[in-house]
Amino acid sequence: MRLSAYFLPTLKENPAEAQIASHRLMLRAGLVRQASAGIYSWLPLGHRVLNKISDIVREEQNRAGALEMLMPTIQSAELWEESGRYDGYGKEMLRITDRHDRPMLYGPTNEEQITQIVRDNVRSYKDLPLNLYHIQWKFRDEIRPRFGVMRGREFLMKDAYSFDVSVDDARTAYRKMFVAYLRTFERLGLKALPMAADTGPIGGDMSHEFVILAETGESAVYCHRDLIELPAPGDEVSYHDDLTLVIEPYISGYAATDEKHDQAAFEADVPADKRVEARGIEVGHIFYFATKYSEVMKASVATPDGQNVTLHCGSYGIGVSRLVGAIIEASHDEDGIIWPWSVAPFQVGLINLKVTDEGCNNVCEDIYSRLTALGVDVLYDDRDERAGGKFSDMDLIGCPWQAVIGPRGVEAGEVEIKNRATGEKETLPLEAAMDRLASAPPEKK
RNA sequence: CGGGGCUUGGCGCAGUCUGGUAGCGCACCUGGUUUGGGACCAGGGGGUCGCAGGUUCGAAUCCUGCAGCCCCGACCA
Repeated sequence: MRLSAYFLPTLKENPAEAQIASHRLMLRAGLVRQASAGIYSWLPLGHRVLNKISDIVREEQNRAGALEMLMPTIQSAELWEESGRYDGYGKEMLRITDRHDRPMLYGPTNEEQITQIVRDNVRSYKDLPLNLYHIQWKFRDEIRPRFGVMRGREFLMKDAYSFDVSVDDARTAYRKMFVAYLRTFERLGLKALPMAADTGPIGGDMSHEFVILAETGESAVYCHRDLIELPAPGDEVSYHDDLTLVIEPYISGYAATDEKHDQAAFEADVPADKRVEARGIEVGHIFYFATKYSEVMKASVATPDGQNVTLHCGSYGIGVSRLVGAIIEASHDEDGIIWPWSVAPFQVGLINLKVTDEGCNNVCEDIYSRLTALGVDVLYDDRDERAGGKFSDMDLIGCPWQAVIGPRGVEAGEVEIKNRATGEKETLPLEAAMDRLASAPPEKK
């Protein structure tokens, strides 16, 4: 993409309303603009990131056997009256009325809707297991939206719903999502720690929050240091196998958010030098809720012996729009964002220092077209601006690699590349630079 | 929803106490000089001062009401 033809309104100064780093940087780097409290428009650059995250989430859901679909944002109140949540959900639910005075609502979640679909269309145990998901906008009328997209009222979320004939099968579905989540966050460049979460009245060990560590996290978290070092399951993991042992290492050590934290247990379970007390941002939540909705909404299937059994269900959320903020919280410096390679809106920022110089233009065009042909997303700053502004904007936007083309380098047949994360600069012959720019830069220690 | 604060050009702010017809920096446009980390000179465009009433000869400024937004708390992907 040529910057001269792009829409990228960056801000030199910090907007007064933005308090935390990700919010400030998302506004300054031209990712979003606020429409009203907790509601944002996604500008082209931010939209690219949102899509990149969605794509990774989608790929890992599909790999785990979940099926993508799409349910509406607007739901009928009738459905929620059936599950008994219409009155119970409270003011967080945005209630609206259509022209016929029928009560509707902007969905804060989709358990009722998916349960209805499954109830009406799945009759036999032979159709199970089933895990359906969608990536859709939700609305929760938070009392106090804050922190930009991290705590917005409107937010993009991946929510999956599993349906099985037994608790055992539901456990299997749960483990698949557990593994899929580890892999997803790993690919997003995040270290997400599964933490035992409140299971409510159902009990058991079938609820985990996935939390990433960040200084500005909303809640305090406590865990065993070794958990942070655990690598995510690799490509060799098969979702057809029993995943119990695969999951074991992740759930055996101490890990809790402040609401579930037990200081005595923490000190008893974890040696002093292994205790990590940090802050975290919840980016995913998986849980098994048994027959909570299938019971009241009468979702059942016939078993081999002709009986009817109520479905066992789980739901699995990932806060896609929140992740944009969370990733920035986990990866930025005083100059701007530092995108992980996998979600960077553009992986290479190509800076032409002198657009009036034919040599610079030729080298830039060459690099731009060749990298693009290799599938690398390049943002080419071909604006007739001063060098300082270009450097600052590029640091702010946070492309993992920067390639700087100026008359000096062109003369010498060299390109200066900069690793945004480490700040390390290298001057290389053109071909050597090309090789570097086509793959992820070495990470900061 | 309780407590606090804010609302003046695209962004950041001053002016409000003590009423006199709107200003600064950045950004934007034009011309020139510049050009490897947010240049300089000259000229220029852009604001019903959140909205609605009221007081007054006169209101950004005083009074009343309303709205929006931000921060702290309870609540949450």
